[in-house]
Amino acid sequence: MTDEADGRLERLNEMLKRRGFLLPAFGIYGGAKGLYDFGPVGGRLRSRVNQAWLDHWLQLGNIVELSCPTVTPYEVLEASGHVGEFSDFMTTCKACGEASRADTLLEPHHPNPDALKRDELQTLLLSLNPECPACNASDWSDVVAQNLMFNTTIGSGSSGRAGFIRPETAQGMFTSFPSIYRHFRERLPFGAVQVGKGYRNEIAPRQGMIRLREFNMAELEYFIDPEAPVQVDLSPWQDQNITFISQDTPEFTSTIAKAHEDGIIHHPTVAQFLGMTYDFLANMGIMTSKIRFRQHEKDEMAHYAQDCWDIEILGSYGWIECVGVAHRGCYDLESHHKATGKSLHARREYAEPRMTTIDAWTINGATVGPTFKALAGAVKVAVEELPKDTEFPTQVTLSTGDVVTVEPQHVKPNQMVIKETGEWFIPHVIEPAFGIDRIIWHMIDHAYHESDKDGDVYTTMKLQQSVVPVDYAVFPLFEKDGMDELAMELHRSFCTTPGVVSMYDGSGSIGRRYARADEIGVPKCITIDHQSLEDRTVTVRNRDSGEQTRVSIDSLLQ
RNA sequence: GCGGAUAUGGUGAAGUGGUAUCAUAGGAGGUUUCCAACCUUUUGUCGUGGGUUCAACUCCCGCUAUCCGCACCA
Repeated sequence: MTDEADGRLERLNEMLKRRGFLLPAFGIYGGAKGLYDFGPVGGRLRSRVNQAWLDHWLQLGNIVELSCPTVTPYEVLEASGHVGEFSDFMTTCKACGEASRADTLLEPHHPNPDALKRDELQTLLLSLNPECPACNASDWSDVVAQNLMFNTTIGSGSSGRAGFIRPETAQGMFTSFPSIYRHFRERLPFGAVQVGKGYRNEIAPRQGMIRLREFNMAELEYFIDPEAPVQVDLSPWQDQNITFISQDTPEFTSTIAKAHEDGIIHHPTVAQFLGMTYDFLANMGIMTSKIRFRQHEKDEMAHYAQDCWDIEILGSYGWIECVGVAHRGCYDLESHHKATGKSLHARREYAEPRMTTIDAWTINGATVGPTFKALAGAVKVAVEELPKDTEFPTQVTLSTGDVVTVEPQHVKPNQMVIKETGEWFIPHVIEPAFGIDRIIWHMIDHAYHESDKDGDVYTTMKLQQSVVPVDYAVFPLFEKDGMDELAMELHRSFCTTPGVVSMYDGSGSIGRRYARADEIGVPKCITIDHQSLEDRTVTVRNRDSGEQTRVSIDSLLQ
């Protein structure tokens, strides 16, 4: 990689630490693997990206924002599949102490050990007793689940309840479905967004911000009726050429609208969300030529997904997955429904009520009950399946296997018309999930600009104006004669304007101050000089062009 | 997790069995200072725990962290 060859990545990382964008967390204790601080500059950048993300998706008009706990009961993540899917089953060689994955050890002896449960792995391990790859002994400890989620106990002592710190924000939104459904007056489609932290106890966090143990994520869960016709306007994305990698085709170029027409992107809403993701990334200053869409292979898909796309961004670490758009089907709501018995259904009204006419037999409870006792329920089911022309007495075989004789006094005609106006179903979910840290990394990576200045490297952070950590830097040319007071007055005025961040800097030569401001991407530097004291005009210097214009202070504050 | 390398002011580096040097950055002051100028002055460092030693930043071991491969993971 050329980045590494010329040291750009190294210089970038140094600058991020020095200027307070990103730094290893708890540094005075030696740091902690996979944990990062957004520093004095990065903190503001992060919150602006989060806000921009929320604003972007709230535009859909049928989205609510949620904030769910990070501490999550065990059962929730068991139902979601995370307890099973996020675990590796480990066993230790009693001879040499080497830990191995049980499924890996059994691979030569079983077609698909990855799919086995813990008990099955344990049994197989005992019976097959494979050799330790390290020392060739065959003496294994019990199989234990090593989970990628952080364990915790909710409550203390014996009354404590097992839990995890969430590995994603999604589950809280699924378990909140009834409340969201009510909020939207029971009309699909609608969605919930959440920006928050997720936690995964990664075995080997690497590559700076790319794989973290605590990370910022932003997810939208969009609930749809799988049978309702979808009207999506993909025309905004009919011109941008994008690189695709799909299941069957190697890399090719197309547009989102075309890829949907061609059946590569299956669901129109998935296509729409891919388009909106593309727009968001572009708004954040990600170079669109460094974005590509990759469809998951079928065997690569996570346990919940039906169709899944990665949006990858090219940066100093190569192509990195930064966003996933997954069609999760009904997997999540159905899992939680099964685990709790609570209704997570939505109702679909028929265009016309459906009438079902029943003209057959049913039981006479007053006689069937005393006669058949415990079998009465099964008798009812059997009798109602009999054709209308059945003559009694007759013999029927029950679902229990018993054969009973049904007498005329046990039955009566059953004639009724059932009117159904609609049906209940489990909504499907389409989920765009954003790794905010990875996106911020690439925003920084793409914005980081080096130029040559008298043989030295000059750094400019060309971040998008909408997300810059500092909007204005205010410099008095000299900190005397009242220039410092006027500068401070302007700085304070900026700071009292909602949403505006200003930085006062009176230290060092003016050129040095410009350089410091450029390095953290301040778009406008304002200098107060002698003339400012006369006529309240100041110099505004543009970050990217270096151009200076003279304007009045009052026009800046409007 | 395995293998290899590394850990010295905020940042980047040099160096030694007798408590350390340089650049840069930061603070104060000066300079009519508009693109990292200059002058004076000042602040601040041997990741962590243990061992060997009269003495350890230096040698040895553990831990933690970082980087590079592999593995894992999305």
